[in-house]
Amino acid sequence: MARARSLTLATFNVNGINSRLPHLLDWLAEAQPDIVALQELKAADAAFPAAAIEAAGYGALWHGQASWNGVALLARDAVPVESRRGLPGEPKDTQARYLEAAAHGLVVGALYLPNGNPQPGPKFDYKLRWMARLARHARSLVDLPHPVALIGDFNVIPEDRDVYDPKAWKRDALIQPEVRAAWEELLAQGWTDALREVFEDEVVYTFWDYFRRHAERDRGLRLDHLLLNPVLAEGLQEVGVDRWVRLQDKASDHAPTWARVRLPTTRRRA
DNA sequence: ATGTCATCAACTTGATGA
Repeated sequence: MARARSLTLATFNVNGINSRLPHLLDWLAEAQPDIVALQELKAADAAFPAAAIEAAGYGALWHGQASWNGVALLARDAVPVESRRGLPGEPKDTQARYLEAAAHGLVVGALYLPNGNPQPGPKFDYKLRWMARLARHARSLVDLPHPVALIGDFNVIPEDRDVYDPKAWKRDALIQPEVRAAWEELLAQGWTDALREVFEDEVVYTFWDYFRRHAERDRGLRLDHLLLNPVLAEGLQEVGVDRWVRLQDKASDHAPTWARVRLPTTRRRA
């Protein structure tokens, strides 16, 4: 009988991988997550600090882009096996926002969903199209017989309790009814929102903007999400937000957000 | 309207995205 394995899945929007490298390395050493999705690398492929990350004990895949966007997947003591780079459905889309790989017995889609501001406008239209593409692809993953997670910066405030002041964000792309409806449709496929599942009615934030000392005052938003397919959600044990990372000097505006899961034991053949 | 921070292009500051 194989022993059940537990592992930690995390997502962290670093807001510039090179300007944030010391913070990232400190956090990796402290938290020791098994699988990490990074967003907003803001670096071309050649500028990704692969050597430093490898020295920290992590194999990495990255999909970089100069100046904007950029996503990566790290696996502790393993090299993730890439299964997809970019979402299907819009061949001319060159923005680096989706990377998918297998590692430690899971398939993980790492995503950086478009912000969509200002709305209305072409950026908001792109966000909605991207969400439709994500839902279509997610549909092909949710019912697989092995564990699958979609994790990253979704740039979606799911409910009013996920923002310190819903009125202040009323006109923002992150909170629009179309965006929330797309989020709900995605969840209705069978995905579990890990943080909400464990925190239940409790308020929890993963992002605090740089204005008005919002981080110190805990005036935040919940934007970084971990969606688990049913096979994986069954093993959900614990979740957390490493807010201490956000409170450091020169921090990213997001904090690392994680879920601890127990992997199902491999089914034996009859 | 404002607030802050990172990046880039083109020069020490401004435009852009978030």
